[in-house]
Amino acid sequence: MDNSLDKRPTLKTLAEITGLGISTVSQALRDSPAIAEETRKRVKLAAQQAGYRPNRAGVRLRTGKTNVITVVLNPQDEGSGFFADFVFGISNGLAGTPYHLVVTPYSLEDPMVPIRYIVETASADGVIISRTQPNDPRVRFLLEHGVPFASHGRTSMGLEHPYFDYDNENYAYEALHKLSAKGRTCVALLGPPRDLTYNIHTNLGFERGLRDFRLTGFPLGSVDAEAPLDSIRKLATALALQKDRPDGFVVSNIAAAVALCAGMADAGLVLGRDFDVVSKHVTSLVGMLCPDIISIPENFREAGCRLAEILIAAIEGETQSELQQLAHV
Amino acid sequence: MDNSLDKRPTLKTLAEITGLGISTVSQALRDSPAIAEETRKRVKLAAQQAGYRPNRAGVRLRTGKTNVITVVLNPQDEGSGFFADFVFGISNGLAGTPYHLVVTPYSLEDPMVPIRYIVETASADGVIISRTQPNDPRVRFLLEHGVPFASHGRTSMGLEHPYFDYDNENYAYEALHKLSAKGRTCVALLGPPRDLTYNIHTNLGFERGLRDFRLTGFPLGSVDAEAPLDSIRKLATALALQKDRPDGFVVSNIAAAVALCAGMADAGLVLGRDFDVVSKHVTSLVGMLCPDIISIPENFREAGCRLAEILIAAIEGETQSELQQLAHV
DNA sequence: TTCGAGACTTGAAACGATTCAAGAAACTGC
DNA sequence: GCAGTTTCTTGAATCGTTTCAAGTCTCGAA
Repeated sequence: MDNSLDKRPTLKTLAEITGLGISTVSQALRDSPAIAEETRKRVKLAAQQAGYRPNRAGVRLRTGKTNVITVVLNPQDEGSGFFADFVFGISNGLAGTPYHLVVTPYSLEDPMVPIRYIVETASADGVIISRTQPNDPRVRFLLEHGVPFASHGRTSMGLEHPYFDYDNENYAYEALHKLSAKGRTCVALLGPPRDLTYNIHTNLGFERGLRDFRLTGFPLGSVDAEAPLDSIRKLATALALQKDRPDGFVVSNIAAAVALCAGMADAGLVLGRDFDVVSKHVTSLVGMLCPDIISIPENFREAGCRLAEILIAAIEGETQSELQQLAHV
Repeated sequence: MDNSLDKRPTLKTLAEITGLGISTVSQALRDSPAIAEETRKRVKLAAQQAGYRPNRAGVRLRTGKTNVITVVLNPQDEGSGFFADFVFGISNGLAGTPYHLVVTPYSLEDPMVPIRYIVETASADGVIISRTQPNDPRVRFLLEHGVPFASHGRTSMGLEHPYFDYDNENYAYEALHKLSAKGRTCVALLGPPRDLTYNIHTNLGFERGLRDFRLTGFPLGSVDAEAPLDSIRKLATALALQKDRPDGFVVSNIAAAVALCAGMADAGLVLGRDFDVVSKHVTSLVGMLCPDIISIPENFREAGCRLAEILIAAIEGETQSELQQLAHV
């Protein structure tokens, strides 16, 4: 089996090599001021040459520090492009740090299950959550138990916590700006699910845009951009046949935007001529098929990366100053 | 901070509760036959009531067992739908087991870096790799060091190891079958990158299909289905204008298929009338835009799930019997 | 010369689990 | 009644790390 390296070096190994005591070596490696400069150098050199890497289990057992960041999976993210980009981003933000990234499965019954598990077993130094709700029990729980975390999206509970968010208010506003510039007058919002905080922000921006650009809002009822694609498509077709149909759409999700376009096309309407659609995060693939969707980019990869950075800062005791960030649109 | 649970229970806690020794408790929990039946029950009950969960760091330090499965990220997977589904699948396969899933970042310079890291630091009980090559140094290295792993895709090094693979030979063959049934006669393969094993399988199936269905093969040169989408699109347009252009395409990747269709459309050709395209894994989104792409599904989620199961079996010392699986197409 | 104060270094005790040799108790057979 | 098993339980050692109290030196001041 292991032929190249007889055994992984430990502090004891280094102590033998250098002729020092184990605790000296330990402190030297962590730059304790109690250790003489020259000794520190000697130890570090030896560590380097021996290819020493601290045993995570040892550190974790002794200090409780896991060097693990956990990201909690959401069932709704399956299939969406969100998750892959997000994880790549987090992984990027963690590069060069000692943190490992573990992916925790969701629980279909109760989204608190993974959170409780993490807290109870102290299995991570920090947690990243997404799909944040205005009054989010996960946030409350993590705050209560003093477990560092960062959320993708904000809450409105009057509690301060680290987050990174896309400026969805501005997104909706800018979307209307673009539609208005295209001469559209009657606009509809196919926004985020009601239970997520960014639904509120999106609505705010939409309302403000309606006023500022003097547009008519067309209510879509209770559908949201995460509804099944074919239901969105059918809705669009039905809309298209209506007399006072909207001629502009703001959509929070590219898949929904595509379904919407398909539904309108089913009724014979042409994108860019009869109506316009603004969506977020148009991948090159969709851009190829529906080049006329107006897009305002949202970078999930950046979100993941920032969240990782923010979370690490929080773990290391940073004050709240830079721990709340809003992506400018 | 921690108000609800004063302290996490440990073996010592359980020992005090039951009035037994620590080692008795330890063995009882692991069903050692040396412990009396009645004692075992008593200990387990106490453990349950106290909400005992073994401390992972303790176990890991003592036994070397990490209870971690690592999946290695591939830079090429970014943006593709593959990764999200794959991870959801793995996560699913790990549900109910004590294994955690950690995602290891890739290294742009050298794909061996993460592998060596895992082996050197013994940071996982098992590894899942994808994008397997015929002669894959990762496979060799992991085998040499006796680290359990499972690969998504096969190798051709004459070495046995656990894998799960999609039957790409059959895929290409069936694709030609469908094209032939549509009356297509001149077909081209936009297959996987040359360096991946499944390129070989795909080619085999394609060649066999050409013979069996008496089709003419149209060579596409060195482009593959992971080439930049716009280059594929341009290629398609150029092809469309050629006199003896192919009228059927087998594509290994949905994004490439879409780009191909777009390029043909640019030249005025109509999918389903002037040519047909077979692709894998058509999401409902693409199906909505290009309903006429012929699809043969590939389930990445299942792949992840199976790989997790296979890997766990391998870790637990299963013989090679059921550790090599091929998804039937 | 002696004492105290730095300046370094180190042994021992944790952290929570498993394992092994050995102890205690009960039971066997003669 | 006693040696010899068998059955069950347990203390101690160990994994690799950090931390704390205590140790050794050296040096300067009195």
